[in-house]
Amino acid sequence: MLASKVAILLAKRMTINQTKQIHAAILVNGLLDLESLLVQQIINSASSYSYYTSHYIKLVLNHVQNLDVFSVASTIRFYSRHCQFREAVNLYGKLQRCGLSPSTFAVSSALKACARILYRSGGISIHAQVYKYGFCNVVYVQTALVDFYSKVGNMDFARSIFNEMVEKNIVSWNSVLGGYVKSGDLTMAQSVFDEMPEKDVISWNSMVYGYARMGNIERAYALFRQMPERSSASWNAMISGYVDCGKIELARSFFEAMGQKNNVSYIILISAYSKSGDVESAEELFGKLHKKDQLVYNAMIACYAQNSWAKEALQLFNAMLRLDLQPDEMTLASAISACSQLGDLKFGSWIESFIHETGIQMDDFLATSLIDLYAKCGSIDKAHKLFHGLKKKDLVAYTAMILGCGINGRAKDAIKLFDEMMNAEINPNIVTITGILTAYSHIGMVEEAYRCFISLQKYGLAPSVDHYAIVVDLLSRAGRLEEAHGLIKSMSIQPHAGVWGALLLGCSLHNNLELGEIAATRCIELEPDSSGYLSLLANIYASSGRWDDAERLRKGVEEKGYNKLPGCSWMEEVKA
DNA sequence: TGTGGCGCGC
Repeated sequence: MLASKVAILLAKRMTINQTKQIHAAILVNGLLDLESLLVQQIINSASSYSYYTSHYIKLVLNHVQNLDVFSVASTIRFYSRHCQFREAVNLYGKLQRCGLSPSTFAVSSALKACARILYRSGGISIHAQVYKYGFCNVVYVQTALVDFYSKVGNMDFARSIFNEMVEKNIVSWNSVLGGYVKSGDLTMAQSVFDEMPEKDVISWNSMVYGYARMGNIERAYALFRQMPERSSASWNAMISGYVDCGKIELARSFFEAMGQKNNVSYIILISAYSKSGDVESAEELFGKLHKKDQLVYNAMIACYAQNSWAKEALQLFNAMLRLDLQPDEMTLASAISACSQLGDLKFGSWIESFIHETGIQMDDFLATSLIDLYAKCGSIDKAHKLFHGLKKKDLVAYTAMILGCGINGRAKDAIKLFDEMMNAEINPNIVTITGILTAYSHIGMVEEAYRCFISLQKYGLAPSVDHYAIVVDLLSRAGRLEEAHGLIKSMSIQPHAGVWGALLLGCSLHNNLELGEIAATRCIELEPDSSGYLSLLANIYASSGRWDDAERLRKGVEEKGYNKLPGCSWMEEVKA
């Protein structure tokens, strides 16, 4: 009775709720052989991927007592199609743990997922199983392997599997071609392209993309014009090519000229505008796009976060959650960066618990954004713990940690990390230097800071105005006012008020009237609206007994209105 | 074919 009812329902497209009820009935009545049908029905009825569907699929799979290869394989493909590659790989692992033999279908889907997330060891172990189960001569599996090794950059393996294939299809040809393009070997790519028995739009796109990416935009454009047919990807290859060689205006012209723009076209331009600091243009494009997917949101949230529009980043992140769009590691890395910029530990911690709840993979990017958040909000121990858990400590991770130690007064730890980084042969960048200078500054290690500053050129770095400001601040506080003044005079770039302000502060601390007057004059020239500099100079006059001058300046301050903002902290209170 | 983490202290 129930079985026939289920069969009727299964023939139709069901809502998730109907599916839930049927599953309950199946379990109550012990009709386990219907479960497999049900799982496939869920997959078919879930037309889109949302937090809700993914959650429900997991729930059903966990309760399925009679798991079969068919259901699992179609679920793996479902995940792959909706870009949930980690889920796909995890499910393949589960299939094995259940003692089931994979099908060729499951193997090729899982390999595709490994290729997309560059999960090297996962793909290699699936390769081993290909031998074990005797799938070596299955074209789909061989092609998936060629694609996997091409995508992870192992062209020797990709080529040898490709050469062994008795029967090659156009996908296998395109996979090796794409691999050579990706590794930048345009000579090999061109020879594969010339050798191909037939070419499709994907083959042409790879070549256009390859030449564009290598900066040979003329050759890319020549091929683009020669193409027998063009897809959106052909246009996008040209757009990203122009972006890569810094010709954003030309990229925009191609974008405007293309007929059917897709989300990728928008993402390429949004991230290009983001990198050039043009948030308004990125916003304008984002607003024009009607059907926005997760990745478009990621690009726009990242754009806000990278350009210090932290509030806007979090607003958009919230909007994304309200629309039931699943955030991934990339979304969260940007959102946490925005929290860190605002000192919003509360929301940042909420995101961290969200990561643990939803089982999102904590990768090094995400961990680094959390390190930065915790370090800035005073939880340096938490930051340390995350830092030690990183799979690979890179420049950005070291820099975040060095800065964190620096602002928390742990200068010695910062210096230790800096040495460790140098030993690992990771070259510092401008940001790292800011961090280490801040650390030195906090414990008044003037000589070391100065030496570090002087040795900037060793790393091929040019000191920024801000670096000068830190060093001038350091020298001035230590009373080395003449040296500080000399350093400013030697600058090849224009000092800003922050640089002269640092000297002025030092002069006020050490009662140096002569240099104080020079510094104050410069500050007032550069920032006439700020009254703080006048107050500092007034203090110097007062300390030198020049009461009339001090009084004159104080009156000036009163007339201007007191612009100095009261001191405040961006940090949320941290409960001990 | 696309998206992510690090910038003094006033």
